Amino acid sequence: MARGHCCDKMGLKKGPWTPEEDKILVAHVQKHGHGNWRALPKQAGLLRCGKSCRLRWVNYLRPDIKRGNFSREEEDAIIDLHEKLGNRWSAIAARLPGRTDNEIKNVWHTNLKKRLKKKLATPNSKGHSTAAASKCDSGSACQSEPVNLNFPGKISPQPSSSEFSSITDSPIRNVETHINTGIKEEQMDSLESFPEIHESFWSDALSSDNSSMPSAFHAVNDESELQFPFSPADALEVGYGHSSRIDDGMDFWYDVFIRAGGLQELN
DNA sequence: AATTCCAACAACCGCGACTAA
DNA sequence: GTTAGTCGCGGTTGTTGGAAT
Repeated sequence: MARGHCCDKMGLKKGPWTPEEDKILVAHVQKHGHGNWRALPKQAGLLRCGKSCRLRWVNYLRPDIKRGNFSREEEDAIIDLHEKLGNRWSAIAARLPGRTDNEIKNVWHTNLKKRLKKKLATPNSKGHSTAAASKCDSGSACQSEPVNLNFPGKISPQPSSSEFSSITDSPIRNVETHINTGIKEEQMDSLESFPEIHESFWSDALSSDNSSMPSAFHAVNDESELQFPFSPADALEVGYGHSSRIDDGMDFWYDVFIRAGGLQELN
């Protein structure tokens, strides 16, 4: 059947999302859910197509998304799973808690494909293929269980800088962003001591009964009119995701973070 | 200092699957 | 069974910052 793309409608915005749009979308989904993506933008007052809203939510704004670089374990898991599942990114993502198919796909195309190629080119290297195959052959539930990455059910803190091969790969890159927006370097060091966020955090935060919300969420909620389900730590961590490329975004998230009490609250 | 190249990642696009009328 | 609307997935593109020249 012939049909135009949903975004073809005149007046609908395309391209990068602004912090204001994010705020509207998060607030709307938090309040009403996302039963109908098609109708959502109109209800929420967004000049976006439903598809764009869905993508933004699924790939970026969803509260259970894990931010930060991929750990070695995660990368190995992706390689293994890709070998078993092929380019079924959503299936791979389902086995990597907190990671999106889009993110995994990007990592695959930019890093892992090259790494695997290099590995296979090395004569003495034991490829993942053999190891993965033997794991499955041994009868373990390799296809059905989520990969155990040592941080199940919680939003992980940023990995330690030792896990990154270079400054470019490291979250430290993003520290510069925060320096630019006013956070001092020594304060950034304290981010290593992010409090652990329990499994119940997001379900509590998103539930209609706000009285059960963790205090961190109240801190955000009380200090401003924002309706974000973010703790101070996550407000900052989400800020990482925006990166220095979206300066307005950084200012916005920094504002959320400061309103939530800043780094003092984290220690 | 200017230009080019490259890596990273957010977002778009088109298609197939699913579902309700 | 057919049609139209919607969703979700995978491929691809566009933009950006940093490194290299």
